Amino acid sequence: MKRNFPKPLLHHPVLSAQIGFNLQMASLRVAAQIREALARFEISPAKATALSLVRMNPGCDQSALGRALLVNRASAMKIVNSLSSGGLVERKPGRNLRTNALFLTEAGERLLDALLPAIEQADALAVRELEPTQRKALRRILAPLAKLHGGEDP
Amino acid sequence: MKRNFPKPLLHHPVLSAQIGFNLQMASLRVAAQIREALARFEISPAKATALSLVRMNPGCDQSALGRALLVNRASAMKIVNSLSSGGLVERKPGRNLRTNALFLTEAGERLLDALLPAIEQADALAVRELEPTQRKALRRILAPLAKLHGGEDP
DNA sequence: TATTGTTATACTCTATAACTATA
DNA sequence: TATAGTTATAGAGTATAACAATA
Repeated sequence: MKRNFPKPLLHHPVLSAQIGFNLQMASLRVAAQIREALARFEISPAKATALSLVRMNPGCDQSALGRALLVNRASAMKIVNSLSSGGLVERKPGRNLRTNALFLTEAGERLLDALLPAIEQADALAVRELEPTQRKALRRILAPLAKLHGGEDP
Repeated sequence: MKRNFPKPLLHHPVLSAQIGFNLQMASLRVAAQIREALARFEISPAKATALSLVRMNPGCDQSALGRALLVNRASAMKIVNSLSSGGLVERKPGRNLRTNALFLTEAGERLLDALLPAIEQADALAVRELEPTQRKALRRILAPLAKLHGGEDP
């Protein structure tokens, strides 16, 4: 049986005043919970996000997916390769000869259907300490900071 | 001259409804800005955070630092090794024979003094789109989600 | 000229597991 | 028994740089 003695906590008054620090810490903790919830599906949060993006944007190309995920083309390539070799996403001929169009396979659709409730549950768990009004406020405030952009590679 | 054509943006109505997704995206973008601001000091956000934590908690041990940074002992070790070989942090004998106590060196103090304004500036830049009241609300709401914990390794 | 896909490569970060020493 | 430090190793994730093909 684990005794789990209380461990000393560190002070961080300077960093706590900064939004970036709090965002980072909150994000790390929520991401860890979501990662844990997704573990039994053997998929990472980023790849689950990619699946959802492909479903909502059927026929999108890899570069657009990369921009949405805030990674460059080479990294988007890796993600799509992984999902493709896992039989979850497929590349089809795109709107011109140098782009390809991404779609979920049947298996991808089924996996995403199974995934989304787990993500929602982990999400709700992560913010369970917040009042409903705070959750709404957080969503509203975070939206512009999380907005997709159309600029260069990261 | 770069033409910078508008790139297609992807829809993500499902994920946008989730706080975890928005936290992650917002955090990625803010982290990128802070990383950029710290580039000229040749230090990563995590190491800058570690410096600040050691200053605020002189004599703390590596494991406590690791818990504050949400990484395990081995990772904390690497961070301290890097800061130590850079002459920014030093290990001194701790409160007992199996712990060591961390302190900033003179160089560490000076670097952190130079770093903090850059971090603050990047932080302010990252949230410039928010109203002052929203910034305050965000800080307050994020605080419990970012709270340090005393549990197991990540 | 700019964009897309692709490949190869390297780097950073983190985790796991094992070991030692100490509490 | 549990904790702290250490080491070696492996894996994920991402960036850079180059190239070919296409727009």
